[in-house]
Amino acid sequence: MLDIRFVRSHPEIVKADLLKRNDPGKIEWVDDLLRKDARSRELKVETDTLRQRRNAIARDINAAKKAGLDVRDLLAEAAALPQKIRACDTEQEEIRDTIHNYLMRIPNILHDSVPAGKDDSENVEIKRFGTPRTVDFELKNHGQLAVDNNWADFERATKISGAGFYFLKGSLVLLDLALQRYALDLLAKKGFIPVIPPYMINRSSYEGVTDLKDFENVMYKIDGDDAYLIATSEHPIGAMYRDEIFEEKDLPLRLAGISSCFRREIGAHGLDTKGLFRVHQFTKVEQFVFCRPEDSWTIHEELLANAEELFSGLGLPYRVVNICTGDIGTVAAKKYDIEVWMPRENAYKEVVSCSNCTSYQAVRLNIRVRDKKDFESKQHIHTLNSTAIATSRVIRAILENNQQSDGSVEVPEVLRIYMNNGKFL
RNA sequence: GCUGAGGUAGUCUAGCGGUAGGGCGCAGGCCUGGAAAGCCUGUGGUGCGAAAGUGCCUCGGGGGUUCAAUUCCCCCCCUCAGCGCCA
Repeated sequence: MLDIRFVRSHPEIVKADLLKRNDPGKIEWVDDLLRKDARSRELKVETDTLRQRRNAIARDINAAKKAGLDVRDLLAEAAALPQKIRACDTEQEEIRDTIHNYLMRIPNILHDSVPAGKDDSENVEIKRFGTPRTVDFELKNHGQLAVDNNWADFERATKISGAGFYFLKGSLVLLDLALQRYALDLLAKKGFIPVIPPYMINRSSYEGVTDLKDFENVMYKIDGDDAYLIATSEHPIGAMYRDEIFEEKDLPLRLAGISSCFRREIGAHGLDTKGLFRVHQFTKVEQFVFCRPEDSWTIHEELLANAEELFSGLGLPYRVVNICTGDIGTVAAKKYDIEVWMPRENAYKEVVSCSNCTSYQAVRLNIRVRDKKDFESKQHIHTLNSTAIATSRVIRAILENNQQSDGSVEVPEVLRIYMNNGKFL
């Protein structure tokens, strides 16, 4: 969420941003928020004055009693105060709830370079890498190929778990693990510390790191417990330093999260998304960075470059798009996607999402950095996250792009050291 | 799951109806040729104020009793130890 102090001092920036997002309905929220904020502070003065009086009387009563004086008048005055204070507190509580609700729903301030657009069709391509190869045979869809080679079993997974699940078997298990090691090893060279997080976190941690409407659409809740299955390691890692203050020397902190990811993925399914592309459970290596505010835009480009290095290393054709206002969501200030070439669909499909969340997550999570020169001064840090490799989607890309006419699949060279040097699956 | 012990500011610890004290760490200052030691100040959140200042909140969370609760009562959460169960 935005810092109330920022909204207070720069309402025009918040409103201009909402206009850019074509979300004028929320502009009225900003005005109401400012009114409620002013009333809240006014009310705090009233309440504090009452409390001050109550505290003074309590002290006076104590002193008078010790001196053996009559305290009846003081007791009478004191008796009336709690009720007045409670009335102020009740109003204050309502106002703060309203303020909090607005702040939780007003989106992050976008970077100037975010293009305006109504939906994902207006994302702006900024780069292409590689050339899709042409083949003189019919490509099998990746799910069929996996089944035919005994690399996956979708039917039995559906039988025991439902649609969107899979058994991975044989060579694809090795390929999945190889992709994980490939990503972790490359990121380790760039200074990232590998992290395996908890796969379940509680609601209040979740509220700090995600868009609230994702709760209904994406998250699995564990019945009877305050626990949600993580949709990505970004979430537990973001929440990891909740309510903490970093020293400047400890930033930037680069973490490579690795975890299973669980998503309800309510929506359309088709032949090419059926197998491993759109699933309820997959493994992902994620880049996550906590940094000083002044460093985040440089690091955003760094995360994109790391992700690109992974995909160019695999030899997969891809393009990079700058996500437009209509598709970016509430948390990121700027987001790049990498879309990899999927020959069967003759299209680039999303495999990486790389976001600078600036201070939006850090404000909710209350994560700050102490200024080295001014010990008293603390400001919210910035957080960034980017996919490194989501294995299931990359497996699909490899099964399509590296498929041979005999149904075998060439293993990208960079992965072979992790797969007993095998050249083909 | 059971039993017991705990939860006090960054951390450790005292207080157990009347302004939450001390140690360590960290930051700043004094001292010094420079440092160490020593001494002083500060250390969470928030409001008012141009500032100097000044007030309120904070003892795991929520209720209750009281003029006044860290302290007494009720409910809940979490941590640790032992036992039980378990891959």
